[in-house]
Amino acid sequence: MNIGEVARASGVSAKMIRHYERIGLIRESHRTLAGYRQYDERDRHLLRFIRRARDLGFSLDQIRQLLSLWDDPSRASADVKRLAEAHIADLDARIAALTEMRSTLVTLAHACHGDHRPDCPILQGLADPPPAS
Amino acid sequence: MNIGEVARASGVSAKMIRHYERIGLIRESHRTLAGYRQYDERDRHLLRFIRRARDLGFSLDQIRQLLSLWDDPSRASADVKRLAEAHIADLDARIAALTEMRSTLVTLAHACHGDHRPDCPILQGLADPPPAS
DNA sequence: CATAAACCTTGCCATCGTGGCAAGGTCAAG
DNA sequence: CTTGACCTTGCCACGATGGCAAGGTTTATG
Repeated sequence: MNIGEVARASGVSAKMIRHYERIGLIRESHRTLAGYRQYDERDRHLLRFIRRARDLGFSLDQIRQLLSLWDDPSRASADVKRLAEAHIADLDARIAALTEMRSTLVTLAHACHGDHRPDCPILQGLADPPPAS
Repeated sequence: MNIGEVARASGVSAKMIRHYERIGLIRESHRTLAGYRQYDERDRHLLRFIRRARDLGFSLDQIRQLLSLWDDPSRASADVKRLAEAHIADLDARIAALTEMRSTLVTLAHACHGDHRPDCPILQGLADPPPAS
């Protein structure tokens, strides 16, 4: 399998596959005489694993850890669960931050009549210190 | 006011103030003979505005628009409201994406007994195609 | 006055994950 | 043999921010 084919099959772009190789996330692949990278089913599987983990918001560094756990037949599932739960906590924090932004912004937008008049509580809210944080 | 002072007073780092100046988000400040940037109350006010908008998750490009609306005495509040609501929709999309990630991950983590045994539904869920998306 | 500390200047590099472009080599089909 | 699709490497870009280095300035203190 050339890089383009495995890219299409795994959902990871060729560009990113080369990148993952260079940062040591995946091993260097075999090369044809012409220097073309060659991949097999296991590579495709691995790349799909990475793709799914990315889709779940894991960073490449976290994925590096996941992969080492994946490779380790003696690892306890608790190790993986710990990683997953740390990531859930991270997602929670990000969701909470965005939700708070949203809430503040909704309050400001609600106060704005949104017509042709120039005075606007949104800009005022940004300009003046917020009442209570 | 030197850059450090206005940085402390506005919550925007000196580094970022210089950056904002270079990308044209704020005007170039006056300089002392020695080349030190000088700021006044209006600058402090402007930088605080920017800081608050950043805290609400506006991008620098959106802030650029907000600032031009802020400067424009003839703008309608509807223009600002439109910008704010677009940003709210953006926040909603990001929150939804993170929430979906979280939910998938929670399901996987829930299925994982998290003990010393090596088999782990989390890794399996990452390796195998998800049942239904 | 000399010196040290705290401040300022510019400029380059790093992050994180990804995309784009360019210049060139390769391979398969027509 | 040419064309087009593919591959290679390498460099630059984003967005927003931080860090470091090398040098100039100002202020405070001995």
